[in-house]
Amino acid sequence: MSPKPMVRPGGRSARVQESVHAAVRELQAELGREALTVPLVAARAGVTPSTVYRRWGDLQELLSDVAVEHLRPEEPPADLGSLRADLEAWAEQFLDEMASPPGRAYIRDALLGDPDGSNAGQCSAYAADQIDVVLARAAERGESAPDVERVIDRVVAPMMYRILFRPGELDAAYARALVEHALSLSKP
Amino acid sequence: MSPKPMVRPGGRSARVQESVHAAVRELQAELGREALTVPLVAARAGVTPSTVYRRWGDLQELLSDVAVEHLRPEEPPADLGSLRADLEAWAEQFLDEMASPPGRAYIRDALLGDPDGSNAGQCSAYAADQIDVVLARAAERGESAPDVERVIDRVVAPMMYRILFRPGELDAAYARALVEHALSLSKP
DNA sequence: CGCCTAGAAGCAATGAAATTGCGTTAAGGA
DNA sequence: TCCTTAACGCAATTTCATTGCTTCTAGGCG
Repeated sequence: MSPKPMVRPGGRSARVQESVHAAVRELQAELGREALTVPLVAARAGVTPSTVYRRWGDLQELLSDVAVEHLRPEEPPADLGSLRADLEAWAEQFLDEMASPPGRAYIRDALLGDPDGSNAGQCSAYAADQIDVVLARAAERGESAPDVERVIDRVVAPMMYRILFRPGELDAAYARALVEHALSLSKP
Repeated sequence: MSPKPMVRPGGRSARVQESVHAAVRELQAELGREALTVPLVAARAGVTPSTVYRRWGDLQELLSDVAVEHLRPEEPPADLGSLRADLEAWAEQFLDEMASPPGRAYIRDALLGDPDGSNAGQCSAYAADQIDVVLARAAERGESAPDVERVIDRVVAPMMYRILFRPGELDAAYARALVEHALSLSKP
């Protein structure tokens, strides 16, 4: 009845995992992402390189894992009283975080060491969950609200496309315009 | 920035560049992207590894350059007689190519080895150029047509977002629906 | 409560790749 | 044609990635 643990959840394994993740975060802050290597991270974490290779395969997968943690939202979106206000605030914050140099770096890392796309999917799921909260709140208020998929197509996707493919001017006004559009015709 | 534009345009340098690019293409086809290394590519190209390192910095930047070449459209979009038909056909083909495993691999490579984002910007410019042709043709016909930026936000960005972050079902019907929406409210 | 088993980490050797100094070649301009 | 200098080749060195084998320990069982 106990599920056989594919990864041992507690004890030394957990300690090693946390230690390695912490080492990555520290070294990223100190030396930058370019300077990271597996032996370096392992030394900082107090483990041997082979442990890292066996558990994560290579440096990129490890960085991808850590990046996804950085990309996880820390709080539910604020409740400002209306769907439009909530969505605008969320979109502005999202754009702000994701378009920043560290945000862009995390997105790239998350996409990079991700053979099966599960980490990228996780990132998308984070955004979808946040939007879900906003939309559910709107529904409770009795506001008519669009579909989550629609908000992703019309708000999240354009922002992310520009972040990734069009390094340049991206401001809160753009985010607000996207939200406006997403809400303007949400009743087909 | 990739050192491509400022290298000596003719003679040996050009020959080396072409030779290295060809080697990457061949080895990608023969062994897959995972198996590529700088010494391997250099050997196939008939140059020394140091040449590759000095010119491209590392393997990812080289792969990024080659990937952008793969992503360049080979023909102008077909003229099917109407804006809607043209855009639908273009979007379907775009989705088809980009969502395929090799297409996804090229997109990833183009994004990854791209410190300043110039290669990613080039990819976006390719799509924008193609859309521009379609829209200009529509204008000549007297059709009312949306803005290029609008088409990118509403057609290209959603497709690309799903390709990158949501590995899963993506079909021509989805592309058509996006085109429909982009055109439905674009007649000011 | 202590044994058993298997998964996880450590150690160490090996092969390959990244990196760099230095000499040589040839592209582009005077 | 000559001259300057970017670009290339060669080779040595350092570092990294990879893997067989050993040791340790978490979790289950008698």
